[in-house]
Amino acid sequence: MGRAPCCDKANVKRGPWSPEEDAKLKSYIEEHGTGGNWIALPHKIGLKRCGKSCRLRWLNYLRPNIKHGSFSEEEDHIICTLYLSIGSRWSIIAAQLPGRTDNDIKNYWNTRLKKKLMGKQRKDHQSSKRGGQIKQEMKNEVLEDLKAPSLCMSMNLYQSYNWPTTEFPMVLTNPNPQHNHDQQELHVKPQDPTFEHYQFGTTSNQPELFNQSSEKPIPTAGYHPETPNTPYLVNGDGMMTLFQEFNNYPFGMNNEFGTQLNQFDHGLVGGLDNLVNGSNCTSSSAESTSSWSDPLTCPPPMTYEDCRRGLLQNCPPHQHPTRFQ
DNA sequence: AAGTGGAGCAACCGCACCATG
DNA sequence: ACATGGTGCGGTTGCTCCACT
Repeated sequence: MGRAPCCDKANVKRGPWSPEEDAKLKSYIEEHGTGGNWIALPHKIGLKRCGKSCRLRWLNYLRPNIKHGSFSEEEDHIICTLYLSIGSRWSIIAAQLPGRTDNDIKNYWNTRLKKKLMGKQRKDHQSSKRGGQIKQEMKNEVLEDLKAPSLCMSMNLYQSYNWPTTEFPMVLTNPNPQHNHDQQELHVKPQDPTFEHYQFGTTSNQPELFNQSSEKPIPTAGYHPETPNTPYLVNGDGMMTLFQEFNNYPFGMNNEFGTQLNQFDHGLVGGLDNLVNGSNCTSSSAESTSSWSDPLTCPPPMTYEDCRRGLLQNCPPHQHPTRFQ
């Protein structure tokens, strides 16, 4: 049995709000507040609206200090950066943009920014046939973003912190069957001073968020000293995302930009795939089904189990890594 | 001028979470 | 521990406007 509807849909008005309804709702809330009960609010005011509808109207439109109109370049950048790191958590993204609502940002993303990025990808797709210079530039942009305080901070918000205390090896196997002997080993040691760490929270300009995260500062992004072209990210679950350039491999992918994303988490990686590779690794679209050697498509995603198998093959039994939870 | 299609955006829907009894 | 109701959220829908033919 489903739950009871929040209001009698037959007797509530739907659709666009009239100026009179807006004025009623606004003046009542400004004078009395919401009373902590949106459902009861329309009855008190004499509005034939659903409580949820009132809430939405207030939050998205009538509330003071709501910013309408076009988004600035800076706001664009913040939205893109956060979207790449945390995905479609619009309310969280909105919290970083004073005066903007989650609905606004969601619409803006869906109608403008997504297309803007896709347009950029298409240009890249074309230019990659001429050497992929723009892709390299995009990669650099993305990697710069990975260092950005806003990104680090935002990622920190959504992770829990169960970080291993001792060094562990991460062995990555090329999932392409033709090259599955190619492995790259990465030793990860939390707070190893030889790592170039970017710690969550340390550059946050949001005190309350900083406090939330500062109890357990952990390394979250960096570059392995022996593979400086291989930046990595690790989330609070101890899961690693490694951005492994094809040109680290010996099988002729120089001058192509691709990423081997070891994906144990969603959001960030998917976002980067979309941005950098111009297709979605997780989709089954025709664009994304060709072989890994095609620089315009993603490699097959490496699962946690894939990676774990790689680890088990290469670790002494007593050092078998476990999932850090 | 009329028809058509796409873009932009406000609003709705349904689910998940949380507080409370 | 469970049921219930309120709230928050992300995804989707549908309306309006505008450019193009």
